[in-house]
Amino acid sequence: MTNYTSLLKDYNLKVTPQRVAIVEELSLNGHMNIDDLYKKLLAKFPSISLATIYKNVNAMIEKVFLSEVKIPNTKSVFELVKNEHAHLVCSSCGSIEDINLNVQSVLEEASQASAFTIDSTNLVLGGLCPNCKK
Amino acid sequence: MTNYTSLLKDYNLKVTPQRVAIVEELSLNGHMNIDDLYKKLLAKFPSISLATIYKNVNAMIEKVFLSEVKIPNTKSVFELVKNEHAHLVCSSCGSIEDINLNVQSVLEEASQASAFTIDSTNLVLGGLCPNCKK
DNA sequence: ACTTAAAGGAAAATTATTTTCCTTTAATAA
DNA sequence: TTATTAAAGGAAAATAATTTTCCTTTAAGT
Repeated sequence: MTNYTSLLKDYNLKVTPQRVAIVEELSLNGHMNIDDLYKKLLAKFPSISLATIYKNVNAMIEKVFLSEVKIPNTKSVFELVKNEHAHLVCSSCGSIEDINLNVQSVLEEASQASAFTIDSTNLVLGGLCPNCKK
Repeated sequence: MTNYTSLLKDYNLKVTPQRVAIVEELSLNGHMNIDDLYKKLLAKFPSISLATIYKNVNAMIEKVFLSEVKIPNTKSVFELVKNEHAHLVCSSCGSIEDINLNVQSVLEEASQASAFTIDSTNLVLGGLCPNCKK
């Protein structure tokens, strides 16, 4: 059982029940968009405001505690920051999974082929999840 | 010199001066967001409406003639559809370049490591362009 | 040239996000 | 503990982004 209170403190974020709930939901569900979060939190805090969700998500992104994942044809989702990883997205049901992949060879190829100095990789793979394949 | 008129016809898009201009600008500039396009087209069509930009971009996406590129921390840009390729994005000046990379090994690794059937790859590499390195 | 379905433009409507302003609360020091 | 205060929450307003409506204009095909 993770202690979200001290986790928030580590990131210099004041600990409020709303924030703890946001972190709980994200660690439970992995990837959520603003609306997912709002709906989940409404259940716990009937008078929570959408602005609170936005303000907190932005504050947590600022502290590099959350990150936004942009996915083709979908609303952005947010996740707790972890080691760099790629995402698998099901084009049928929209489910999202993390996946660790070795992209070293691709980065090397890119460094050779271009004059850019590359320092971040953003990889989203689309396809069908096992469930949607039937 | 490409003939944008027949290109639009190929995609079953009625040929209008506004549409031709959108395609011209995109082939000239590679990647543009809605505002870039609006500003460029305003110069040629002083009374063009933003709604015309949106409607046309959406129509062209529908016909799979344009595609939207989602980039971390930036507004989406649009490009003419071409063979699958990755993008290099400069975190300093925002410039965007296409790059062809062989991602075969990564796709194989992903297929082995997950139960997804993968059919699309979306790769955005961030870093510094040669200019911004000074 | 004539007809018509589709596109353009202006404005309104909708949706998404941020800001404001006042109230409440977490952090902390007495 | 209680008192202080800076920050967070919530409601509503403001702003931004995108889509829709509705009427006029125009491209495409007789």
